[in-house]
Amino acid sequence: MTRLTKKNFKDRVYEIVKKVPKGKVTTYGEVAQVLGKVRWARQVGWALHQNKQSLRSSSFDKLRTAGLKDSNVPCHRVVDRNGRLAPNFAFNGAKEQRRRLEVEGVEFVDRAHVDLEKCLWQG
DNA sequence: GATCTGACTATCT
DNA sequence: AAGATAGCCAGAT
Repeated sequence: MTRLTKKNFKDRVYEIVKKVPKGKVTTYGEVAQVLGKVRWARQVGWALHQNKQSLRSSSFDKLRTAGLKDSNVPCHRVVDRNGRLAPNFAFNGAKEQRRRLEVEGVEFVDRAHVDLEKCLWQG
């Protein structure tokens, strides 16, 4: 088992998030727990923030046209402990994140919270 | 190295 | 239910 380091931290986060199936969501805390770092929720969020920036590059379109839609991390499937969406999801806003989740079949208990009871992914 | 910031969380109002 | 507060810990300045 490789020791968790700052250097591989982001990659580990991305690996885990990629395992979240369509129609399910996970939380920052859950990911942190899988990494063995229960209190790293904020760092998980930080890692996903970095990922967002990489998606800005033109390589995103190339990967997409190549049929590699999943080559990017489905960060819209990561919500906070209350099922609340990130206040500033990527550069499309929380509205876009919610739309993507609804398309995938994730249920919402109200306007701003996903149904964690039904849709929280538990590995 | 001190201080501030934040895609977090638990707890208290 | 929603806002404030206090811990949390890596990065940025």
